[in-house]
Amino acid sequence: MDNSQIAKVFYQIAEFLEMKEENPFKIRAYEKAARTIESYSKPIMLFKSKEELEKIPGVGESIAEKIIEILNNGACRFLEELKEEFPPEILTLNEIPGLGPKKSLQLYKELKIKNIQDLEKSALSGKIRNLKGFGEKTESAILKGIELKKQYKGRLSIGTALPISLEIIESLKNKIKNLLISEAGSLRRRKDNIGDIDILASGDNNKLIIESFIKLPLVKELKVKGETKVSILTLDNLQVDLRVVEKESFGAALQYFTGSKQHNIELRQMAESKGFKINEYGIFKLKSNQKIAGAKEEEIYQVLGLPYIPPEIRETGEEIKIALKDQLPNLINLKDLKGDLHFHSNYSEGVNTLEEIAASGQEFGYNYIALTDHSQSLKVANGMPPEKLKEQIKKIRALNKKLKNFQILAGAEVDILIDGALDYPDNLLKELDLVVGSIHSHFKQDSALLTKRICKAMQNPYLNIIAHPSGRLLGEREELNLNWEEIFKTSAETNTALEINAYPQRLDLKDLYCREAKVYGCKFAVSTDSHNINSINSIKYGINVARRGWLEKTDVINTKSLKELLIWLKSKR
DNA sequence: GCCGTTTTCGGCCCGACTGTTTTCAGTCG
Repeated sequence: MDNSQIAKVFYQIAEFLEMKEENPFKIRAYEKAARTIESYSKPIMLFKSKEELEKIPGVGESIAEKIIEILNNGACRFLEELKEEFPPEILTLNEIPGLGPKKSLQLYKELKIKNIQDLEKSALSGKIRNLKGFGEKTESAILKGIELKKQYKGRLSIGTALPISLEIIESLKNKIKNLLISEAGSLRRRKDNIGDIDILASGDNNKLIIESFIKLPLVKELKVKGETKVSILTLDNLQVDLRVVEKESFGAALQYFTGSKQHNIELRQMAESKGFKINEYGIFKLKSNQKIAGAKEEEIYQVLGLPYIPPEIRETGEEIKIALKDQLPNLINLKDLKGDLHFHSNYSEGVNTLEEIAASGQEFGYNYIALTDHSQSLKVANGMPPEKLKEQIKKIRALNKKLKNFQILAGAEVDILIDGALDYPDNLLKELDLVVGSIHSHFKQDSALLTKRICKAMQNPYLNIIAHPSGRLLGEREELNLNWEEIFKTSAETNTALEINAYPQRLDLKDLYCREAKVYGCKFAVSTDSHNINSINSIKYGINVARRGWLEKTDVINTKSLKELLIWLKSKR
């Protein structure tokens, strides 16, 4: 039972209570608890008692009891009772843009609509337009929403969203002089998956910005158009929202639209207690309504007496309390990295030669790249038998003699076999500079066996890094069912680093686990797992994860100089 | 339902846009 599953129970409770027109603050309390749990820095299932749970902000007696119940029984009675009052599928109606709890309930009461299929039927036969508060436009918006939902299940990965937003920002910059523009929302916070793309802009002529935006070639359809806000659908049916504000409000608006929701709520509450009011136009004195700042985002935090809080850690509001104590981490930056520790060549399933990889590493500004081709068992990826690995090591050593200020490290991505043994014998591993271990088979083992398997591998004195530890593939494969407490303990004890795999579909270890693992004293390696030198750039997605996981330069081993790194790698042997 | 350097009771962030209205509710972020 992970945090998002627990959070989902409370989101659903909130939605049902909204239909019942319960006290709105009670509804918000459930939503708040759900949001906090969803992005909590620790797996909730590790909490043992009600008292411990009540220390989570937004979780009081009642919700703590329900969490215990969920952890013990896998379900919550209160939610089950609500599901008996309404058909449970009715919540899926709320997923259609424009439909919220009120309208969904009305559709159920007046037209017996219980699910998306019923909804589509009624809309097609023109029954919906006659309901009070609905009309023709609402009806056709519903049909459009259903079509889009059929096409797009789930959210958008950051690997898809970021390039699109950069493209939009660049083309607007080229068209308009003196333009202030930035991505906002969860994209700016660099979440691994996002709902839609938010962009904020400001310039000398705001009308022109909106007109230029809706004329961009990637725009398929205009959804909403006001004086300060437009929403479009791209040719790929992704929603992009543009907000336009005056220059003197750009910072306040950027703060506001970056969120998270919870971060903003708590920031505003804090502002009020200090006699200020914040909105997207600036920060004001509560009494006189006099504007104090708003052009720069930093000013908002400054006025409140806070250090600047980086967007990547603006999540639960906890960061505000830590900022107040001046205990924010000094987050790692891309430029801190000295090399990449997971890279494939044409010896296994990569496409490039050693020389090409060395050249692109140097060009990128690295001091080293570790070559880590697959081991013998992984036949699908052209895993190397020992002889071939030995040949590769020789070739690497020879190549290094010709290189200046840059080295290729001889490594391997070795399969962790079903019993936790490694896929090469120790006397071969000994020849390598670095060994990455990973699981590519038997994912379905039970939790205890899988955990033991990885922990046993970490005991091997030659294994330095566990690659993509959770094995998840976003939108495709769930993460492995592991006892993370054990994994983190063993990783710290054995000096085995955990990889943050930067491949946008993996982003594994994920942000929450990074933060938790750091508490145990684990070290990390941020690597691309590149199969092609063109993806050397995707390291930035790994840095995003590390920053969201509150990691600092010293937590990550590939910020070390080559010399320091080699010492660290050998220290385990 | 949660929470407290004003409070154990009485508050709880704030504004834009749309569609269907005739002054505003619902939805969204």
